[in-house]
Amino acid sequence: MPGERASEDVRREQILGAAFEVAAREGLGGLTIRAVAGEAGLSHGLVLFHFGSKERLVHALLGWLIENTPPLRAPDPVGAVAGALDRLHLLLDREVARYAGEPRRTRLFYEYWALGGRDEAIRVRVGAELERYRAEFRDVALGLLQAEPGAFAPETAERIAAVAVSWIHGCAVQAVIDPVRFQPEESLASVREIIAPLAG
Amino acid sequence: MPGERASEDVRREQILGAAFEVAAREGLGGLTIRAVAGEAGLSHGLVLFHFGSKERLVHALLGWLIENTPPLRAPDPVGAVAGALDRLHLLLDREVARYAGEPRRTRLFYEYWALGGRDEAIRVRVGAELERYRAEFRDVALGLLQAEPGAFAPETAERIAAVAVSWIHGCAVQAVIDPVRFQPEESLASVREIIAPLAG
DNA sequence: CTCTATATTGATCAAATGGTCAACAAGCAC
DNA sequence: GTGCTTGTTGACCATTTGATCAATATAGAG
Repeated sequence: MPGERASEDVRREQILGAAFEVAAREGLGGLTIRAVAGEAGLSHGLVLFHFGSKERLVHALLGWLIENTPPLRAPDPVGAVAGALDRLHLLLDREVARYAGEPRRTRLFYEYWALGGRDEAIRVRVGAELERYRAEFRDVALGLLQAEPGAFAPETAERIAAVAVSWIHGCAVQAVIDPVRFQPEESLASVREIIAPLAG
Repeated sequence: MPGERASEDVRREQILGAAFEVAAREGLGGLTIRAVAGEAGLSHGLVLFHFGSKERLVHALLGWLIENTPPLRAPDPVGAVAGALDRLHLLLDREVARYAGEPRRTRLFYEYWALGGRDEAIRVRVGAELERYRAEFRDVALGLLQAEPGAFAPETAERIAAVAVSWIHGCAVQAVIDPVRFQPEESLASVREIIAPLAG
């Protein structure tokens, strides 16, 4: 009765993709072995064969989620955008739009964030990912500021990054649940005005 | 065999308190009728008698959580804190500390936030609560700025509030999961420096 | 071709869960 | 006391879920 075979890597990837689909649709609370198997068109026994237990599947899905998150892409310094300030604004704009534009991924990530309160491994993983994002943003901010030394004092990159990342997360939280009333564009405009005096 | 009786209000409050305890400890996924009943020292049949279904209990707990959230308290204008700027800083500081100091409540609220993705009623409720928080902050910010007309232009209250609330949420998210590496104080110091040029 | 390792299925199990309900007790009106 | 409303309990049911496992088919080594 067994169906078509596949290599371990392919099957794991297929199952993780199905798991993401289920978790994005039903939430982590609705993520069941059988639902994942059904989504992938496989038997539930096979899912357990490849992942051993539900706990390991949940952990693996977090890894998959993090790995499939596109890295921070700084605006091209030699592109049409001229000053460091504009590039920073563009970066903020893109990041908030990315979170708001992928509500399923964003929501799932914060579900893991909440799960981290009761699961040591997940807490470490999510905390590290948030830290990594901060560090990545700091590097980009530093690069932006160094590209135009006059705009900001370089030592403010760390601080600007910390504030910017917090602001991005906050915008994401509000935009995901209430995209109508909360308009990131307006908040970004405010950030523009607030940051503006810092330059020159 | 029935135990001691109690009025409906008392029992509901007792059950909701137990439900919060369970949800804070085990998460919304671990919130079961029996766990709540056990926490309250009652039979699980009684919980269903008072709330009808688990869904209604979950909704009622969200209401309880929101109602038991202390309102935003603006720093006393005639207190020791002098300028509008200092009062704004103090307010930011207190709010972030409040979220970070109550990780269980904060985490549970964001769990509902995630649940809002699949439950219309919860989404509306959480969205409204976020909106209410923004509005409350705007009023406070406006009051602060009007108390010292020279410091800021009054029309920036709305925008400052929007940015501040986003920043607060972002700080909360990071501080709850990683209180060691993420220090809100540093981020607040940055905010101070960034906002400073806006005054006078 | 034979044999072995492995991927796959589905039956099966035990535990947990939401929900229903009959029995029962406490308070109160009369 | 009698009766009635209402709070309370625990047995019971159907469903779901994570997990185990024997049976089986496929692929590859020899």
